[in-house]
Amino acid sequence: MNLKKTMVLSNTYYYGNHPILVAVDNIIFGFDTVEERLKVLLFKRLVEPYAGEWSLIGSFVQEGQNIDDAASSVLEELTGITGLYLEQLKTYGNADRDTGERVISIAYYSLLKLEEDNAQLRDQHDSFWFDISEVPNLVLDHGQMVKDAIRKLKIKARRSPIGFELLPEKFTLRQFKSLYEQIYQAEIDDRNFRKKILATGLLDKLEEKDKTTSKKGAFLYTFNKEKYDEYLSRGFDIQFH
Amino acid sequence: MNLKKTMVLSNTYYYGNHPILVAVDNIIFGFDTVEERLKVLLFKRLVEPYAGEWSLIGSFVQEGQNIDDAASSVLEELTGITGLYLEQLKTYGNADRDTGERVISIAYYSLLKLEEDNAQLRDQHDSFWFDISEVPNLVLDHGQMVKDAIRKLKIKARRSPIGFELLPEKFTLRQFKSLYEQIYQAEIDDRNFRKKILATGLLDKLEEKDKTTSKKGAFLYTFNKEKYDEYLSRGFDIQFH
DNA sequence: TCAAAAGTGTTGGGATTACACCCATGG
DNA sequence: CCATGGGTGTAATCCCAACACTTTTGA
Repeated sequence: MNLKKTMVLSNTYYYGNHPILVAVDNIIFGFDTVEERLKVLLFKRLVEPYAGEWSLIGSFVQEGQNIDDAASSVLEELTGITGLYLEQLKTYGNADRDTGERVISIAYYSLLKLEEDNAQLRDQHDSFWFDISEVPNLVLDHGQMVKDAIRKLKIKARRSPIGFELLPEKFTLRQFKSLYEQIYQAEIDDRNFRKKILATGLLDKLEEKDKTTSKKGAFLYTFNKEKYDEYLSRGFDIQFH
Repeated sequence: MNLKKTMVLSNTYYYGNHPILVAVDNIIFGFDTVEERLKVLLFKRLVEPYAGEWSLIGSFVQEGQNIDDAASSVLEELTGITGLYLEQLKTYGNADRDTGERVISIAYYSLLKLEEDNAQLRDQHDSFWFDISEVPNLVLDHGQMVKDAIRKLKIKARRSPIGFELLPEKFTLRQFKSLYEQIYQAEIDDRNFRKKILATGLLDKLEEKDKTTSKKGAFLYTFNKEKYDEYLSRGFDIQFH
């Protein structure tokens, strides 16, 4: 393309260019507090091409629709919950990435708390929560998107107290620690983890205990919303091992 | 103008969706080793809407063109140099972000060495290198793009030995330090900086001295390409104050 | 001879790691 | 009463920040 020529066509600046289908795709992460595993939600694709194969969920960006709204609509329709954590990841736009038509896809990732609604999602949508270490082959470049999202989540977890979005209201330190172990794919020393996390002041200890995993019972904690917001704005840096 | 008319969609999955104009915009950073300032290259917009105002440079993504190639084409035509550092930043897609027509823009940022070709670029393209602390009002959401790019550059500088892309072949430690000071917008202790940077092994000391800024003269350094590549793949983490 | 930038080391404090044993309790 | 997971503290090390003076030389 010749830049100067385009610039001269001042009245027809937009004219003659090639409009393209734009989609959003969503990498949905959830932490299963029972299995203590970080999961990603994948879908059996119902349409050709690639019907029957696993894929991310997405939609086309509609006329007059903000791209962020396109991504959050998908998520809200799926979960029935508004205000979930959602962040843009990256845009994938190789000319041949979709073999059916040219489509540019803006990938987002989102974090949600996995509690009982897990089964409900699955029934409604031919979907399944895969352990992030066991992601199957995905259609198109969705496998790359998931890889990129996991890498971004690692970075994010270090610089932002992200557990809030992935853990239920009340949780044990064991669950919190295994969330970090899942994200970093590494073991963390128990004593050092407790020390560092409690020192941040992010967690409030409750009176209650969870007795599902031990006879002694483990104290439940909850996030201190004020501290959390403070860290979100002031910045945060936590690292293990 | 009815954009839909221009698309012929062969498959029902894609049919009925709304194709959109897609652009790339480029935030071009350069480090001026004489002024010791980090700069961003902006352009006087020649077309309506907003003719005469400052803007980023960009282009529309063409039929069959990869988005990364669209971004690098712009940069190559502008500079005449291939293989410059170029990375995707973020996609901006509010429905009303461009008042002329709906356009989704994928922003990229790039780093280049500012040497003598500076003046040449300016003549050709109504462009000007602005200090990053003195960016004027920009058209559309380009101001936000520049802000986001600067934030990303800060993060990038910490985790990647990025100076390679912004400094000339030979440079003094003073220049290197002021590059970091410009990126972080903070003063850095001279002795600690030297210690830390030299300890990485990234720099090779040359015999030559640069005498333009002092009577004593400052030794010139050059990047050790092997170490640089090693850090790029293995990861890097440097922080000051 | 002096102004202006280049260059150079040490020390104290804080943070991080590594590491092992007692506690509580339900079955 | 014992097996299982919950919970706790300290010492050694490393890394980082703070800090001031000497050198060189052109004008």
